[in-house]
Amino acid sequence: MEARLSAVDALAQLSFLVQGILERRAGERDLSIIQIRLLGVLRDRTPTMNELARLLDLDKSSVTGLVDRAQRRGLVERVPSATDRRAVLVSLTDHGRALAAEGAASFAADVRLLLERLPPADRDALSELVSRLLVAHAADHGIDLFPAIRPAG
Amino acid sequence: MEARLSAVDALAQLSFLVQGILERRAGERDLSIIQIRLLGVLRDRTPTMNELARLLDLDKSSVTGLVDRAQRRGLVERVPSATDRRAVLVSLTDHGRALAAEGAASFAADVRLLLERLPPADRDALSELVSRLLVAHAADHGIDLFPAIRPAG
DNA sequence: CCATTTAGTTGGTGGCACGTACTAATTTAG
DNA sequence: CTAAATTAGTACGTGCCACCAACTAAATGG
Repeated sequence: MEARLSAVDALAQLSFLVQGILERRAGERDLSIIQIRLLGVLRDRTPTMNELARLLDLDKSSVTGLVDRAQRRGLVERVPSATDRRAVLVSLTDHGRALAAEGAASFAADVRLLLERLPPADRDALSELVSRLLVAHAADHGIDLFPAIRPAG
Repeated sequence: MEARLSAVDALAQLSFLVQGILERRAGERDLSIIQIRLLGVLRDRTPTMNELARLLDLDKSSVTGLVDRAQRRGLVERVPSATDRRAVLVSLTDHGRALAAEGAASFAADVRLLLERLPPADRDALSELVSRLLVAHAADHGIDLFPAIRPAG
């Protein structure tokens, strides 16, 4: 009855569960996980293709295709860089931004529903612990979790 | 400095982080996430193609291809069912079992490394909370998290 | 027995990711 | 100030993965 998963198993299972929720909600809008990640990253940035590849941890040739498909659907735009004639900036369109917001909202609702299985105090403790873990990890890897709050300087 | 993510953002970020670790470690053995999931599911089951589709939440035609590729690499076997001449049972080969174990071990090592960013007490609290969340969620959905411990009867 | 349902495969389509090879622009060296 | 090296991005070919629709064969049940 009171079976307990190992920490490793628990995190693995949880990640599949959360990804499943994300996938379902994204799928309702005909978006894949990677498209959602793309829109998410672009919410507070207008990176070059190259920076996008780093942010998404993809090969730059993968990003070409990804942005192609998103652009074909009117979710993002390619804008020539003003300072480097080789470079291309990628930015969200209004439609892309709207879709990203919708998806985020319904995903958030699902996750809140999931979290309601825990008493409020536990819920809060969990998110606090995960937050601390992520912040520590990000710091160690020189990643800025909050580009909108504290833009890279 | 002490920025705090929302519970929803925290879980989303964490799931991407954990999936990334899994993907990297699986990739070292030329396995994809779905192949790893396949091997994981087969560790304590020998389901039919159909049951496999339910377990992995895939279309049965997707499972055909998935098992094809795994079989071509000698990771799984197709065994005709003794009781239903239409049905096919899928089981791990020794090679598949070994690969799954290796992958699980190096993934576990990575996750433990990640968790070491938290003090031991927090680490334990986190895994306890996540465990409770998963158990509650599984119970609500009639999913058995522990088929090896308590086989479906 | 014949109609229906079920298990699994096949074939077609599209998304996604990679490596390689390429063009064009920029930077660096001499 | 050019020639070489680097960088940004794309094009193309390959393979994996997922779906749907159509199909065969076996089981089920009137």
